[in-house]
Amino acid sequence: MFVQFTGSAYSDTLDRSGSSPGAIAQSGLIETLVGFEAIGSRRSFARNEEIFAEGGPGDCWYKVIAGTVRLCKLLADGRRHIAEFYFGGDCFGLENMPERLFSAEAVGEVIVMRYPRRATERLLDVNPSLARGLRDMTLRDLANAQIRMLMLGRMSAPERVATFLLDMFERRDAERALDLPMSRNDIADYLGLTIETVCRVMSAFKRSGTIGIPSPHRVELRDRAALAAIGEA
Amino acid sequence: MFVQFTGSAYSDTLDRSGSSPGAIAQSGLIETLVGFEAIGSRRSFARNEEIFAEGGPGDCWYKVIAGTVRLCKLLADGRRHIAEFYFGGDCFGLENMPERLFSAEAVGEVIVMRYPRRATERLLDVNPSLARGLRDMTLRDLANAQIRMLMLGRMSAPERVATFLLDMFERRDAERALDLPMSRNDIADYLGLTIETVCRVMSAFKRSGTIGIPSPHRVELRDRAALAAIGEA
DNA sequence: CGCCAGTTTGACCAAGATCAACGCAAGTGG
DNA sequence: CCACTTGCGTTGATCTTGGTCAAACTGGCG
Repeated sequence: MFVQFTGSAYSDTLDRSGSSPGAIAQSGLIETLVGFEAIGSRRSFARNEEIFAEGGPGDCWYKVIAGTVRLCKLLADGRRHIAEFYFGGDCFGLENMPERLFSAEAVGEVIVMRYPRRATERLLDVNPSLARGLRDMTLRDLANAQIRMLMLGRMSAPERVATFLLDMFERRDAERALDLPMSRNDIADYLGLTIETVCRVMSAFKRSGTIGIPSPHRVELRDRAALAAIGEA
Repeated sequence: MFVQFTGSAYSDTLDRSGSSPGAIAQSGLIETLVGFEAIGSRRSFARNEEIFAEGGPGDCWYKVIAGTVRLCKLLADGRRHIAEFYFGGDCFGLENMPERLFSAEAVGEVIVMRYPRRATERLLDVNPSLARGLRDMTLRDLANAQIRMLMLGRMSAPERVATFLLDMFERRDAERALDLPMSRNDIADYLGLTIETVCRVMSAFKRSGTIGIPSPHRVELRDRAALAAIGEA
């Protein structure tokens, strides 16, 4: 499943025949959000700092300016799940209105814009095209979530990791080499695997020449076709 | 024949106070959609009939009048994933604009209203409160999808089944006894399990007195607290 | 009555989790 | 500058959950 990245130049080293299901929602359409500039305020967060907490009021939403954000939930017994990562340009935090179901945390240093919901509503009521832009973004988020459910429910560990890597290459707009801002633990919690399994699968990919791993947070794409073949299940 | 038929619109007599994570997105807010009545057309489908196909044009959306719909995707090797079930009052098919990522099928006999997207857009541009209603519905869908990802990524088989049953009781607005319109296979593909595992877990619940299963499509809730304890993980 | 589709149960197997070391680079304090 | 710690990442050895394969059961219907 490969994700189409609407937002930028990089159009096509890749076959994006419409059959590719997973559009990443958060990106793209950023232009339409320019109308919000006036009501936002800039904030920055340190590594692992909480941007908003589970159960807190959902009275604003965010756009990532720089850095990486994870949306996650901790279960009582310590199991953790990461619902999504957000990179520069992505919007997050508009998913649940009354009370937050997930918390958002800074993976590394992060800068975001913060938009109050109240003012947003006013803008939307007055400006239907802005409303449409935001709605389309949410719909894409939803489509993406459904693709991820497919992955979590039906794909094997190598399929998940391959899909994840390709998705990251595309979303980060990387051609040959990519750096993964998140830890192996974050990846595991995103893919519904353990950290050991993620390591083992990545080592296996490396051994087979599909990817290179010069350092833990750096991945080189050596054989895209092979990775795609594994990932598309 | 034999297929049960969810009968009429029991809409939302239920308090969906947002805090309950199982609350289904699609329901509720139906009232706000009354503005669409004029542009919709009624359709009915037989058991297992396709309502729309994966890859087809996403030029309309639907509301379930009666029966149950499954939104699903078939992988090349035969694995299947069900993204969501929709019951009376739920809306579906607005998730992806350009091309459908999933197909929708009738679980039993189904009656739906079908709304063309074009006309919908016009209505929304003119009527911000309608737009807001639709958007909130989508946002709730999204929140629900994130909860389901958590389930698929991090919960054990008994936890999934328990969560599923409680969710069904809530969505179908059932107190003590529930009838499950979908097959064990559908449930398995919804929960990311095999049919055998679903059977075994349900049998175990039955043996422990948590639920009763007078017939395969009928479930009685005997010990809600026990089920909730298993399900909340 | 016997077939058929769906369900249930059992025996076995394998993917991935768990448990346990070990490696390694970046601090930190003597 | 060098022990020592600390936080990740990697690898290996087992164990468990849930998948696979196979067979029996059920109710509806020709």
